[in-house]
Parts: sequence; structure tokens; C-alpha cells
Amino acid sequence: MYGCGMSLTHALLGLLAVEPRSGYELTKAFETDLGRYAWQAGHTSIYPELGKLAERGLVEVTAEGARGSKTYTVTDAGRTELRTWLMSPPTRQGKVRNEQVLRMFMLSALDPADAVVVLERIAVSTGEQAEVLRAIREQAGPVEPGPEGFGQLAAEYGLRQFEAVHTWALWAMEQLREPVARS
Amino acid sequence: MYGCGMSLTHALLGLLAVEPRSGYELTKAFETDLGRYAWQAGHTSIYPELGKLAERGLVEVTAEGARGSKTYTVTDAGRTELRTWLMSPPTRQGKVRNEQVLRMFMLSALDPADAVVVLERIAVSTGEQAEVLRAIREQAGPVEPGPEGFGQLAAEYGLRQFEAVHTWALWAMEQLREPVARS
DNA sequence: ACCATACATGTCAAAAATGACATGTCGAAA
DNA sequence: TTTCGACATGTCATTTTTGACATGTATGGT
Repeated sequence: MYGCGMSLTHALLGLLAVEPRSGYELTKAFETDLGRYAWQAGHTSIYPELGKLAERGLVEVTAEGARGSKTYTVTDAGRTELRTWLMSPPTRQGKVRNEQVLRMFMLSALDPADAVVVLERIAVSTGEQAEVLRAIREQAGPVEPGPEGFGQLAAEYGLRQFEAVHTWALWAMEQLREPVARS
Repeated sequence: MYGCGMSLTHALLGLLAVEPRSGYELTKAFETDLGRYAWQAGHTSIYPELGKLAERGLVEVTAEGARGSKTYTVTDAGRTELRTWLMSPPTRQGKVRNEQVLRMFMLSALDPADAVVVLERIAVSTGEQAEVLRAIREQAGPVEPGPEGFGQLAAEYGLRQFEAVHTWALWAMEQLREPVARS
């Protein structure tokens, strides 16, 4: 009976399924989009988890390089485990923790004037981040097959997410500024 | 020096700022939209946290009702703490953990045929959930001032989120089905 | 030769979260 | 009247996560 906090396990398995990497490289991956939108983790949880994964036979150390680096590769058992997780319908909804979204939900604790200030900041921030991703998309061109293509899928996901929050924030400000509509 | 996992603290403070509630009612609140999109927590973390909040003078027990229930009310200090948190610009990006989004990022570990199956499921699921929220919005009418109005803001946020993921999933399926565009 | 920086891995105590267990109340239906 | 389910609060051992600390290597600049 293994514990149920399997998400880090699968995040690691998923990254290694694309290509073998060292713990250090995996840590870097969590500092980009993956960690920003999907799942954050630091090296202090990644290294021990890699050890457990190796014990369970889901990954293997296939090379040791300079500066003591160890390259991990996913095994067949690991691939099976990952596919099972991805293909299984999410029975109970997965864990969700997002501090930014929490702030939005807590807006009701502010008076409307303060809420508008916070919404304004959200609108600016998401607008900028969407702009960055749009620029990246232009450079990349059409979606190609293979791992890079999948990366573009994730980037597009992030872009649409930011755009949605951006327009929502603008809409919400409008609602708060406009006094209640009279009949 | 208090720990830095302050999000549950502020979630509780924010809920109590709208109206006084018991631990049980707060737990229920985390089982709805708040827990689904923003921050999940069970009663086993809520009750101890309420105790700590009371110790720090941020909330008070203002009534004890039937079946041993205790109604907590936020104090002035609690309101100040909450406002400080909400109005402070998010210096380093907040913690993010979302199992669903993680699955989307890990799609690259599947072959395109399997990925399309998963995307299909996401599209159906988000489409349904968006439909539910749209129905709720129709019943509720225009956004009004006060706490209910803010609740509508959060609902609209959820709706737009689902719509964005829905159209993204459809788009992504299109990309995967269509073989690479020839020049 | 020295130094800063990025590379690279780890431990460990403390804090936080989870799941299992435990206890008891109140109202309504059978 | 008894039993069921919702109400209501809690503990506790285990697991998970974090932040601080610790160690050492290769590279490029000065």
C-alpha cells in the first residue's frame, strides 16, 4: 500500500518518459512552466523521490557523469505506471492549490474600491504574461509532432488561461465600478 | 516567527470576513468552488488552524450553539492581516498545485492516439461543468453589490476557466489529429 | 592563481497535510 | 423507540513538504 500523494511521482515519470535526465535537470524543469502552472517542487523533494522511484523499479540510473551527476531513465514498469495514471479517469477530483486563485476568491473580503485595485493588478499581470506567450508562439510556428509539439500544447494552454483571467478581471472591474443597475 | 504556509490562514480569514461561521460550515465551504478551484483543505487541518488563529488573536469564538458548535468571528487584527495579504503585490509567485493541469503537461508521454482520448475526456468534462455554471448564471441575474455579488464574480471566473480549457482541448485534439502541415 | 558562478547532490529538523480513528448530538422517519 | 444520517468537533500517527545547512566540481573571467 503506497501513499496517495502520487502526483510528484507521475510528474517525474512523465518528464523522464520524454527523455532521460539528471535530478538537477528535473529540478530546472520544475522552475519553468511546469512549476508555474501545474506542480511545484524543489530539489529537496525531487532527489528523495527519485530514490524511492528507483527502489520501486520505475526508474533506473543509466549514466553517471561529471560532478557526480546521475542520469535517470524510466523503465518499462515506469511507463506502464505513468500510462495507467494518465489514462485512468480522475475518479475523485485531484488536489488543487493555487494562491493566486485563492486571492480572487477572497476579494469579497475587501470593499469594492480595494477590490478594483487588486483586479487592476491582476489584469495588468495576466495581460503581460499572455503577451510573452503570444510572442513565443509566433516564433515557434505551427505545432509539430513529437515532444516539442506537446510543449507547444502546454504553452497554448497557459496562454489561453492568462487570456481568460485577463478578460475576466476587466469584466469584474466593470461590474464593481458600475453601481447596481436600476430597473 | 510563524511558518510561511499562510494560505490556509488567509482562506479562513477571508471566509470569516464575509460572515461568522463554525468550523463545520467552513469545512463545507472548502468542499464547493473554493476547494475545487482555489484551495482544498479538510476538517483535520481547518480545526487546528482555527485554534492557532484564535491564539494569535485574529479570530474569536463569539457564540457556542447546539452540538458543541463554535461560531468564529474575525477580529480587527484579523481583518488587517487579511487586507495586508490581499493588497500586497505577490512578490514571488504563489504555490501552485493542480493535478488536472499536471496531466495536461504530461500528455507528451503518451502517443498521440492515447493523448486524443485523454483530451476528449477533458473536453467533455469541462464542457459539462461550464454548462452547469452557465445555467446557474442565468438564474442569478445581474451582478449585485455585497457578498453574493462577489460570489458571482468567482462563479464567472470558474465558468471562463472551464470554457478556456474546453476550447483548448478541442484545439489540441485538432492539432494532434492533423498530421504535420506540409510546405 | 584566484574567484565567482553554475553545476550537482544530498541530509535533517521542523512544519504542514492526510487518513484513520474517536466521540457525541440532534431530528426525522420507520 | 430505535435507528439512520447529518451535524459537529477533535486527536494522532504517518507522510509530505519546506528551508536551512552542507559538500564538492567544472568553467570562464581576471
